[in-house]
Amino acid sequence: MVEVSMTPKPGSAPGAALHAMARSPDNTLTRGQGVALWRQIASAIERDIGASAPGRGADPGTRLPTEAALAGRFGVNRHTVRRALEELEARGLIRVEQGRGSFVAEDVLDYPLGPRTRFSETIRRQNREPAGRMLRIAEMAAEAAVAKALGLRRGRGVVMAERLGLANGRPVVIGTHYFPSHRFPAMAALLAEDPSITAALARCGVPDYRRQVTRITSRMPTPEEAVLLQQSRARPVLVTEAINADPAGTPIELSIARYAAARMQLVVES
Amino acid sequence: MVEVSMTPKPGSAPGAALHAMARSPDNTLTRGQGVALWRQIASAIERDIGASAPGRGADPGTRLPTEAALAGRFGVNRHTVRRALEELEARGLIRVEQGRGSFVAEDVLDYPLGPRTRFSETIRRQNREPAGRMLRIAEMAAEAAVAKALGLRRGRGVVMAERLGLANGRPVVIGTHYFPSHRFPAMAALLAEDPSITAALARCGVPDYRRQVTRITSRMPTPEEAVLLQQSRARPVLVTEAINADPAGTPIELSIARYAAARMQLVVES
DNA sequence: ACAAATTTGTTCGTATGTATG
DNA sequence: ACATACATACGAACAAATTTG
Repeated sequence: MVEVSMTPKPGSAPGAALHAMARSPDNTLTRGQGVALWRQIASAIERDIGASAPGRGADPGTRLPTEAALAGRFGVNRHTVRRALEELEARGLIRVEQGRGSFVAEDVLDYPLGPRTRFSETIRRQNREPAGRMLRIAEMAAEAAVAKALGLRRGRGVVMAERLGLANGRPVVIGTHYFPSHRFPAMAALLAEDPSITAALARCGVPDYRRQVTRITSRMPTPEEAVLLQQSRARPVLVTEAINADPAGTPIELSIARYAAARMQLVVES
Repeated sequence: MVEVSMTPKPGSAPGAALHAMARSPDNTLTRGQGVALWRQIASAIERDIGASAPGRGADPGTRLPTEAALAGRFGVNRHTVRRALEELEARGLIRVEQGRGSFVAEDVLDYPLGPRTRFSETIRRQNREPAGRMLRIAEMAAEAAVAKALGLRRGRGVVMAERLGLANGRPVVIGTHYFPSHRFPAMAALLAEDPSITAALARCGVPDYRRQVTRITSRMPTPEEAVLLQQSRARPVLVTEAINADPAGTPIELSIARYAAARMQLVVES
């Protein structure tokens, strides 16, 4: 078996690849036997990253050796390696980035934008382990935009909670949530105990709520967001702004979520 | 009235601002009368960019003078100008980019993702004039991803049409559409005449169709996309992948659209 | 702000083997 | 046998993007 010797990539940090010392090329390739070299190379790399069921195999984001290194190891021209990588990229197994390298493709999770989508359920349904880490909780006066979304007068108190959502330990979303203080005076304390929004709302007498309208945009992450999401500052975040309402239709929450676009895609069923 | 003397910004080109010659500061500001200088400055700039009804006022994307120039003109410190700009940015009137300057905010159009959303109708409903420019039409063998989406065997023929969508003459979206050739043999010819997809489908015996599922992601634009959308390569595009089906539920079109995230936001009503 | 190093992307040119007519 | 087309493979040089110092 051909060892591709990949190094895990923490976040987007480059992390120097462990280049094996220059040595005689692998002779696992058969030349002139009817199977193109690039096909054999593609198969060898595919075996090494072990792409099969989602969540199995090499860690997504792991960096492959450089094209030059692979060419040396297999004893072929860089073009031949590139042809193999091209194939793997077309099949969605890897992602190639100019100036950075090639990486094992992230397995992209779907986030359905239905009226009753809940983060934890969604992640679990895709066989990942959901987790949440509360970043900060504060009580503050509502800015104009927040007040308008929640139907409050500007300056009324709101509870703001910022939470990092993870799937299998990998950060996928930062959510900022605003609740009207006058209706949920205990919200800050509840969320400090248990980061689950659904649970906190239930304990405040709102066992059910609906997502009313969601606005979707995209922008570059702030430095802080890039760190929290463990992603490159050169890749965008998907931003959703949603209003959740109780069964009576009264807005109870404004949530602004920023998704790592490489790890999460939004899905709308019509 | 304070003249802010802005220069239009073609696309994302930096475009040096027309700096007015240093001269005595405006004396339109009243000091020590209970209204903070930055508020007066913010109001003055707001008047000049004429933010009111959407689509009115200064051209979106127009560049404001540099902070230093504004400070000189108003006879205040740069910090004071920054406080004013901060306020305007928070209110969505301008956009400040580190190292580039400040710009009149684009008026963001909403694109509702309903089952029957049509581009032209959507744009018209927001009081803009829709237009479309066909970029290219080709017939080709379906790649794996396209074939799968349309429920075809790989390699079957598909008609591919790429179209630029504009609102008030400003590009907002690039759409790539795939149709199965065997069902719509005349599609290429029809679209060459009239770029309207809805019209072409109607003439092929499909007067109605529904968007089934939409997947939403985000990424950086290719150089070509940045040129077509007249946006900076440093700003992301929103990408939607949607499957449209006839009333019987048979997939008839795969469409991949890339929106200029600064000019268009997607809206989902639940 | 700038320069250097690293890495992928593109475009030349050349050569070989295989299938086709 | 010959010409042609096509995919494969190698080599060199340069362009473009990213990261690092």
